[in-house]
Amino acid sequence: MIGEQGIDNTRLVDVARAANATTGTITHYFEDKDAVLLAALDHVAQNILFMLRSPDRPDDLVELASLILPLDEDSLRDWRVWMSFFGRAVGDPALARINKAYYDEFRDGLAAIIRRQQAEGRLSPGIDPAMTGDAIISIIDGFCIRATLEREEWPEHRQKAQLEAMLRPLLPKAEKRRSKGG
Amino acid sequence: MIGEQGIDNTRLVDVARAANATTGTITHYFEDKDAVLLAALDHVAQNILFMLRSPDRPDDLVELASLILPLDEDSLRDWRVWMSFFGRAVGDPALARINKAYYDEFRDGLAAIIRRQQAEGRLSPGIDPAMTGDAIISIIDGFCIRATLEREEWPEHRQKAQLEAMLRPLLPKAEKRRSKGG
DNA sequence: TTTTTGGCATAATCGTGATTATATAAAAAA
DNA sequence: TTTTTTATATAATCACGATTATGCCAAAAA
Repeated sequence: MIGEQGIDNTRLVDVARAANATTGTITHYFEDKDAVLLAALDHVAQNILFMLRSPDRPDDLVELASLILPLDEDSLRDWRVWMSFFGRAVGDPALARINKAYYDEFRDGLAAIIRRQQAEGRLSPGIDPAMTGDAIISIIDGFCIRATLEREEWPEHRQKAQLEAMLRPLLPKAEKRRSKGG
Repeated sequence: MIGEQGIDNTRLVDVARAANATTGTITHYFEDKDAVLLAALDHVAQNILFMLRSPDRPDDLVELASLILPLDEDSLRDWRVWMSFFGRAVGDPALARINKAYYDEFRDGLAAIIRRQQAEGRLSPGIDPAMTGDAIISIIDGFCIRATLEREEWPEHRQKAQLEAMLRPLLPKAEKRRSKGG
């Protein structure tokens, strides 16, 4: 429901109804409304982390990133949850800390991937893994927020093209190097 | 106040007190609370647009962009206003449309600058002005949201370095070209 | 000078919706 | 089988804060 209508338009009753339950059930399982939002956020975050760590994720980082784009209703909902959370975190340091914790995980996950690809000679050793990880996150974030608020303007092919244009230049391939001397 | 505490933690009374006035004054001038938020947002947006159009803005786009970074309390507040607005716009198509209108202006402003610099032979003619404008916006946005929520982690030099790393690769200089033939 | 209007304050209203309390049934434990 | 705990529902409370109503004062207009 939060991903559907935003946290402000979502009542606990709405959550309850969507679960074929009543507010009694919700309050039984959740301390308060914030806890519900946190749970939703965690669900979204775990999705992303799972993807980052999945063994059969795409090798190409741009392709990997494109899996997070708000291309269908599901991922659109996910993004709306994040954005609702941003709105709250802005005025609540505790939530901001939680946000940071997730982002640290994202960054570390990406940095690990980058390091591996550098070791395998696929990505240029010239780029800094952590910084590039942060860059990828910022780019995805900024763009997806935009695409989420302007759904109609950003059909799949345009989203992917924009992502490609923004991300590819940050990910130079390793120089091809003849086996010895040169 | 919205930029200080977020829209959720801001009461009309808070706004009134901050203005040395009472809610009566506020409601006299504003239709409702949303109108207050809209006014705050417009203030922030006009700041940015003014900067984009100012004749003595920096030539270098990265430098220009860095003027928007949340480096001091003032611009931090500005970013918190945007983020509060995001949180609302997520569940309110009318607000989302307003957001889009501002973003279109930002993009067009940037595209105009890019086109001029291409004409002057300073930026590569190979990049698409509109697409690059959108890219710049997304990058600034995504990164500033992060920096806003993680204030402590992002001192000035780190913010600038990160922005440079993300933006510079998108803005290749025009090839140097000998005056004739070659 | 008397009206009228605009700016502002104080105070009342009023809906909303989170939270809390209570009741009941089902399941688990004793 | 009794007792306790857990899951769920219904209903009451309760605070909060946006909105609305009212009144006053000053300034502008008549």
